[in-house]
Amino acid sequence: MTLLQNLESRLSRALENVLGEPCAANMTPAADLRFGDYQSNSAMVLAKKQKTNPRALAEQIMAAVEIDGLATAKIDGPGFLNFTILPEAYAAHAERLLGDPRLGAPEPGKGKTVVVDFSAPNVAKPMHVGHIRSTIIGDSLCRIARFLGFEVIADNHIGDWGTQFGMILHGWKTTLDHTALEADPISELVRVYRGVNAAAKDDPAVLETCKAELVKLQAGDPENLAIWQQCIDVSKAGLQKIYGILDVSFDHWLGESFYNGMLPGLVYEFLEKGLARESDGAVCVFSDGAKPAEQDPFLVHKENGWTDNPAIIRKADGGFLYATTDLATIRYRIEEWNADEIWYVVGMPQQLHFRQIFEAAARWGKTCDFRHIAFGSILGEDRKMMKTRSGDNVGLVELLDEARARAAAIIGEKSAHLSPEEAAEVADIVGIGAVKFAELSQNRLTDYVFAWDRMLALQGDTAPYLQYSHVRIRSIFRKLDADFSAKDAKLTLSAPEEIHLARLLARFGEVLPLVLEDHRPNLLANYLLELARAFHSFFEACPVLKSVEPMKSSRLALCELSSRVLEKGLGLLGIRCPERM
RNA sequence: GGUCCCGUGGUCCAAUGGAUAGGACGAUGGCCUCCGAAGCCGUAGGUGGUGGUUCGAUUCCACCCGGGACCA
Repeated sequence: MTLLQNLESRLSRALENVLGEPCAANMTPAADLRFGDYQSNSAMVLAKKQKTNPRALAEQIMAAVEIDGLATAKIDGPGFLNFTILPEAYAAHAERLLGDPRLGAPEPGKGKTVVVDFSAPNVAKPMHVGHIRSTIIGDSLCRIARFLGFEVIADNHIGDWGTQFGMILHGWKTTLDHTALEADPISELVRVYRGVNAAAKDDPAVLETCKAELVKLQAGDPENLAIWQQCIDVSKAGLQKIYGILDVSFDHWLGESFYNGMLPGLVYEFLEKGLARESDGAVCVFSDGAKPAEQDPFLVHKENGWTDNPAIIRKADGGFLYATTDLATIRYRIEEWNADEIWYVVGMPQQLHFRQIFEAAARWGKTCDFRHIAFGSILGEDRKMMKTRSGDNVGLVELLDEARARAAAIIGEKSAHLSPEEAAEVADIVGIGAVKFAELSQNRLTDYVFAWDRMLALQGDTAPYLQYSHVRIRSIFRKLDADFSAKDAKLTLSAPEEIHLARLLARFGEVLPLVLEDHRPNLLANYLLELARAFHSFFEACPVLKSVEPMKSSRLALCELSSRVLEKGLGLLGIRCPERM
């Protein structure tokens, strides 16, 4: 049980005694440490309901709350109930955490299965920096959800059946350089694709040829299918390489093509059940009388009232759309994987699309907790969205290479004690960690302009700062000449820096559930920065190795716990900790 | 035209309706004879505008001004 939960249940009991009926208490970490560690506004909320004096009610509640040995309490301001955890209670809590492999984290996801749909790049195109958000945020959410007890299925819904294959097929047959393909498959595919794309702009005949190739592919032409399969294979290999560098993995790679065969039946079912109907030859899901108050995504407000904004699931020419594939995907995930929740880590622009899909799925009877975990755009220097087609965007491979190069440079400068092999590995861990942390430490909804120095900063609020903190702690244990067992360590906290560190260590298990409430890894990232700052302050103010027993063991135990929480927290963000750096 | 997202010190970002709005970069002043200075301790500087709800608003509501996205 976390300290927060502990206090909350004690306050709830007190409220029940005072009011004579069960009542859930509000308890949060204090906004400002001057007032205590935790605070509750329950007295003010209840006083308003009962129209009584909040401070008088607060007095009654305080008289009834049993917190001996855990905290002290006082009433402040208009009626805040402020609680300050006793140093010995923090010490006892830290001792319990040292014996807990979960470090105090609850398991709210126990018994639930969640499918996380993230990354999902198009094949035969290079990933650029704009693709990094979904991949990194999605991976981190998978790790956190798994740790909090969810059965997590990470699914890479790659775009392997798009219209781009018309051009690729035509290019493959006319301008492919087989030697180049072997050397660097993705680049060659991109070169071919761009060539055809340019040619098609000038010559409508080329465009027609491409369309014909696409139709042949979709009809199952063996030659085109074989080429398509080769494209998929080399593209996947290229993607795997990037995922390997990023330390991101998936349980499945069920892309668009996997669902292709299910689409005609799905549209038929929608028509059959009256969920969709034909309009101008296309098959659409309409609002069908839903009231504006329900905020039906198939309705949109126009100047002259409400009008339909249907989701099209089959075009007039018989082609299918993203909406169709997404619905088939939902059915598969629910029926085959028993998904209780599906999280889509996809950018803001897709918001309307997902609202429509979720609504259509609900009408179809597919019950599941759908979440569109949207994120803001990465902008170019012109403050406009990076376009996949423009081609002059910074490539993801290039970004990661630069990250490692910059890390290597600073390691060469500051870490002469490392062997070349160690230095190379650390450059990897630090460089990639910096990139991931830059992404994870901010609110996912914020748009930002891509800048090298921002993504690759190694000082300040960065992963290297956290990694460095961890290394410093481990360094203490390397210098320790005696054995130390954290398991039966006894803690005594007296210095303010010790107490503050213990306070933050106790918060780890409180922060993690919050992260999943709004799917915001930045809460964890910011917590880790706070923890590391607390550790550095402690470290400056409180000598460890030079202190005497029993203080020495107590401080070593704090170090050990800090090290575990930092490593675990970074691990949940998908960031590794080097032993030395 | 409609819908959605975003406006926080010079810059970049935080802040479940809470109290004196945090942090980083940059600027500036200190700290390595003392567990590694990728660090620590100081200083200066901020919520686009007008109303409303509330004991209390960066947060919720309305309108306005700016930036962006999506659907037509």
